Amino acid sequence: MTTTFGHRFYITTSIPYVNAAPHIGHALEYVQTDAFARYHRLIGADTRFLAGTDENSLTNVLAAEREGVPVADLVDRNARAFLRLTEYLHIFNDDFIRTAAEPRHIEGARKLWAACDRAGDIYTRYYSGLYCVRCEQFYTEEEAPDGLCPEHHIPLELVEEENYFFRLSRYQDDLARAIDSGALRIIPETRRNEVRAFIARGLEDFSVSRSRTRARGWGIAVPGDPHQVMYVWFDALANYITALGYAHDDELYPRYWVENPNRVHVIGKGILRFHAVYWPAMLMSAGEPLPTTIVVHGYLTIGGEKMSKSLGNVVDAADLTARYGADAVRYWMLRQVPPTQDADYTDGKLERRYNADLANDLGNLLNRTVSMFRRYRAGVVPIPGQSDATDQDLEAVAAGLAGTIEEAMSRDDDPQVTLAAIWDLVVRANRYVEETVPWSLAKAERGGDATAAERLDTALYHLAEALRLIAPVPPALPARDGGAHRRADRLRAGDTFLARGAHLGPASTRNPGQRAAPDFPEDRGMTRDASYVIRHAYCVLRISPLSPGGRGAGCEGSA
RNA sequence: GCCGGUGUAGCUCAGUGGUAGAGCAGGGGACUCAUAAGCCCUUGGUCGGUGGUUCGAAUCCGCCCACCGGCACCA
Repeated sequence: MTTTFGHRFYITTSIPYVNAAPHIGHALEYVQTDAFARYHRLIGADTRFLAGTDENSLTNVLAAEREGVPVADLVDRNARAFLRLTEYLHIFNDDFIRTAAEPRHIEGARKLWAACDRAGDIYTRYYSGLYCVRCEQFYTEEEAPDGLCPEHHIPLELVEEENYFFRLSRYQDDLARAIDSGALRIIPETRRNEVRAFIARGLEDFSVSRSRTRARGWGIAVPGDPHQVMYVWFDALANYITALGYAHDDELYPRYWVENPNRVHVIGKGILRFHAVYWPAMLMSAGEPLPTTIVVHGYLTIGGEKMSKSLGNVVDAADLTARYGADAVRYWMLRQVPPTQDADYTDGKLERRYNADLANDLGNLLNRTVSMFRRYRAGVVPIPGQSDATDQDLEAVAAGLAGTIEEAMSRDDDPQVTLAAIWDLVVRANRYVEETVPWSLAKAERGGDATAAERLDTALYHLAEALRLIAPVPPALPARDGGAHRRADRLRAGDTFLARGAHLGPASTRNPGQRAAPDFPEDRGMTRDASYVIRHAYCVLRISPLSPGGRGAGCEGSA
């Protein structure tokens, strides 16, 4: 994927069903996608990040019936919960699309359908089968020999109707070519292999509509046939372009889809086929460009068990964030969860990570550094003297950071490697404090030792610089008001360590000897006083240890 | 059933032929700028089992066991 400065980057989360409140798995996808989007903003990309909700599914109708509320109400309530979650987690998505509520989507989905139809890829066929209304899917007699749904153990209905089918079979070779050529990248490789194997076995056309009756009147009408609604996946997948104004050729569509070499979907492993087979085929049919990259993450287990309602172990995402704060949740998900594999969540695992890394390593480094600045230099970053071997060693670690991060994020989207590299610097900086022994230098300085005074200047300067480099790491930024999203979103290339070339020393942009400018996020200048950055990061982090089972010390509403 | 993956210290994992590694947790120490944090030292493993190839295998091959994915409309 191209990552030259100034490139474009469009990234999406999948759009979840809204038949229930968001759980920790949804949070994971938000956080992973957000990290990837933030990285590309950091390096100067024209970035757009889309999230949303899949509202036309029959499961939503059934959930509403169980609750005895109108579908639109249930969908609306839960969609708001997902939207709120993006705020709780400090997800900087640029847009949020709702597939049942928005004309841009409904019209776009119908336009896509019409385009496939024009290409001759949509036709009618009589279809019958054993159908489970809960699963919203058909089962063969081998799969359900007793006539009961293997998933829900309820009687299957014999459904017979005429449906529209999509001519998927026609795109078998083109899909294989797209994947083999790398035009459509699927990460990780095991997922790509699964898709290739699936395609190689032969593709059959699939049904893309339901009778309006079977859909209980809910869904997007098929163009030219009021008796049928679109199969929910057909309309749901379209969200990735309808949100860009595909329906009316808005400016966003060419900018972020047609003329953008980075079109990235982040999805869970359970919906790989829809994204890697159906969706590209639909786009081919409609004559539109395919996504370029599909990143497939795993699922979270809870205490070693699959998360499920029947087990009663579903971890509510909003509740989790309320308990621990966005920083703790985000950090754990990015540091501890392998980006493309399953991982196990427990409160204890999150707390251990938080305490060891955020509170102890980073939090204490910030705290002790701020304290020394106040105590020895009245909060002002001093002008450094000549670097000795110890200083140069720290400089070297810092200098290698940008390259490591770029390699990890640009190629593989691997926040684990990124955070590990950043923590190498954190650990090194803590050791640097021990090696330079600033409190001894301060003592000697008070005794009139001018050499010690200069060494102390140099040491404090280096600590300030090291902390400035990692300042973009804290995921939360001051949330002083509702505009925090927008303001933080402007924290782009010019303000960040990657764009500046992360190194310490004379070439570094800083303004020693001066007091801080008061408005860090607003201040687009590059001469911000490092001591302010430290205070800023400290204020944002507010990291204090979590006691086992105790309450989190996140940054919500702080600053 | 078929195909693929995983099984390494209490926990999370790295390590694809040459006498077992990291982080966390546990134990000890020196220091004090700091959130009993940080720094230094350190206890832990017959590398799932078994049989082979090899001078030598966690690392290659066979078999077995356990768990996890994929095998058409399922976050």
